[in-house]
Amino acid sequence: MPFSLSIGEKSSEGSSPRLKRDNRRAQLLDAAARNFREQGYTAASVRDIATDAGMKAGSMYYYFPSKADLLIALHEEGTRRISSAVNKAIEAELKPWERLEAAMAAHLEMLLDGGDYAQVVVRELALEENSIRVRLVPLRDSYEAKFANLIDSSPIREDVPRQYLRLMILGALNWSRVWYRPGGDAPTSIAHEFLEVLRPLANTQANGE
Amino acid sequence: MPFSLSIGEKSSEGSSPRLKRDNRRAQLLDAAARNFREQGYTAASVRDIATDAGMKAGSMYYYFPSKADLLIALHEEGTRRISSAVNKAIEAELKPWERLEAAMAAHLEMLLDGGDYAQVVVRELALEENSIRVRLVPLRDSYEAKFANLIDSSPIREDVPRQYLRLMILGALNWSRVWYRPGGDAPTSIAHEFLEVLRPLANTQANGE
DNA sequence: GTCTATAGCAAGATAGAC
DNA sequence: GTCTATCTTGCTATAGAC
Repeated sequence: MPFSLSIGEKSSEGSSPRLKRDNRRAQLLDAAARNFREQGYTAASVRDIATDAGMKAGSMYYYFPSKADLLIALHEEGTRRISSAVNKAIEAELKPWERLEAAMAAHLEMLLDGGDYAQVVVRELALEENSIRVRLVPLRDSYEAKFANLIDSSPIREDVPRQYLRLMILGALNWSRVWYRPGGDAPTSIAHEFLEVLRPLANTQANGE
Repeated sequence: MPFSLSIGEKSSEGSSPRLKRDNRRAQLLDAAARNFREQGYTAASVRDIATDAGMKAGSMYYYFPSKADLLIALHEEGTRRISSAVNKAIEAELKPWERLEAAMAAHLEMLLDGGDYAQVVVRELALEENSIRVRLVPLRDSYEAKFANLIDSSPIREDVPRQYLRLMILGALNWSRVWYRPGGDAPTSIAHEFLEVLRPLANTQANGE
């Protein structure tokens, strides 16, 4: 694709102004992610965020018009990261049952060990103020819909209600960040055990093994 | 137990000063529960809470020494309510599999339709400041441990990892408040469908039916 | 681009009258 | 017990110098 402008390029100190600006922006997003994860959106302050990014509070407004825009940009980036991690993970697998496990593992890995972005994305949306929430919900919905498709196309017994199986799996995965402690079972191993629990739901005609 | 002082007595308007004090306290807790649920602990203000309880902000401090104490008292009451609802629900059932469904239904009903207290209790603990969290976590842990026992004593196939089944069920239940919308499936029906998903996990030797 | 300085406001909490 | 009044602090955001 000629003439396309990539913004994901590897960073090289002090190159074009375009890249430098993007770097500062990214530093701010990183700092915001860390602060929002630790304290929640409301309790985190733009002062602390700016300081963590190596600038004063006032300078932040050169890159983002408000604290809310910081959160929204962060959600976009976080959703993109989780989504592409899951996509990459299922590319490598062919059998449906194994694709599901790979997706669950990737989702968990992002959630539990994939840095602050993913954790902020998964944190409950109900908390945010309405004007912010309406811009966040579609981002997550589109991701979860894709994940749901994966579950729906797995070889599951006919008598299992698909809709609620979806809700159980996504609920179990997303809730894991409440009880997960680093140093315990690794995300991939958690995903494996979850799938072990669900193994008896497999359609014995074609269980993907 | 003679000479014991019960504080759980039924309230009668304008009776002893002791009961009146408890009523005002309860009104404050109710208001706090509503505000914390709608806006989260940090974003909710003691002014709004006091106003909802029919008093000025300053007066609140006659009943609670700080906003944090309001949250802690609220968690205690909320945990007590969920716990006793689940206890009552399983008393009526004898077979393990049906006891589990009854417990799940009661838990969900409290969570989704049982008022503000339960929702505040389930809202993520990770958000709160550390000094508050250490006082909240034991409350929830003791409840979830009891719930877990119920799962553990259900007739489940031997090859299903108990620990992760517990985590899946509690995760699915607790996450439900993220996607639940009043007017959709009722909590009891959701619990029933969840159990339908898990039905193939039943030990066919004695599945509790 | 980043700074200093500050406007403008809302928060939690306290003091003392009644 | 509840009020009014206020202290103190912290916040988001803006203005303008450099």
